[in-house]
Amino acid sequence: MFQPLDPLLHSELRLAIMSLLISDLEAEFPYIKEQTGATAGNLSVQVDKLAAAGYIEVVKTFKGKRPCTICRITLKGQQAFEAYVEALKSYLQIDKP
Amino acid sequence: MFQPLDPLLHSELRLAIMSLLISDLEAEFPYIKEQTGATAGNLSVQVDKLAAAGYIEVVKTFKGKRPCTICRITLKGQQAFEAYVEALKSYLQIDKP
DNA sequence: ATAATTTGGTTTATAAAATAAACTTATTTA
DNA sequence: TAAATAAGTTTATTTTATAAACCAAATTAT
Repeated sequence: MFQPLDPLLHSELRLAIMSLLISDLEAEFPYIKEQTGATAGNLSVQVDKLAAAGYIEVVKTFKGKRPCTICRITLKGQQAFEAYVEALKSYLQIDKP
Repeated sequence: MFQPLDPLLHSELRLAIMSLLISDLEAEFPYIKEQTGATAGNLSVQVDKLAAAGYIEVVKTFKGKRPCTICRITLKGQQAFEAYVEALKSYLQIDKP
């Protein structure tokens, strides 16, 4: 009847992060922060969780002299996102008469 | 960019309850329990929250000699559910090329 | 030159939520 | 009449989400 929802993705902020990365494949921390409206602290925590699950990878480099944290979605992350969307449809009755 | 998600509906079990009631308009407690696979305790708590928000109304009657709790979705609940689905679409890129 | 501010985060603490375990009351069935 | 089942509720525990506080380096202002 109802498919279980991946608790890692069923979170407003983590879902927003993944949604951005599904489109853009990678993004810098401050950009994600701006697009999601999250606080840096919350974003940092949720990025860590997604990275720990292997849904994204985090690369720390520099942009000139400043630190620059880049988040990139993994194949596993893309698959998890798509599975989550499919599971959600069992709740939403999207495209049904 | 991302529309905020009603925290009352962004919960696996509460969403499942609402999803059932969107289709059927009303349902008995044990039926919802069976369809969602929830424990009675959890279901009781989540039903209370939906009722407190005015998304559903709970009518306690009897079926023969046994108590019978009926949950029915309200107009407010239907509207909230639809708004939630619309908001979710901003995260899911459903029906986009 | 150095003090104040901004950038780019992380760590820690708190508040809220989800969930199940334990309990209650009445009703069947053995 | 004792045991089991039905139908929930209440309470307790564990997770989670979130923000506040913090840190280091770089930039800007005085």
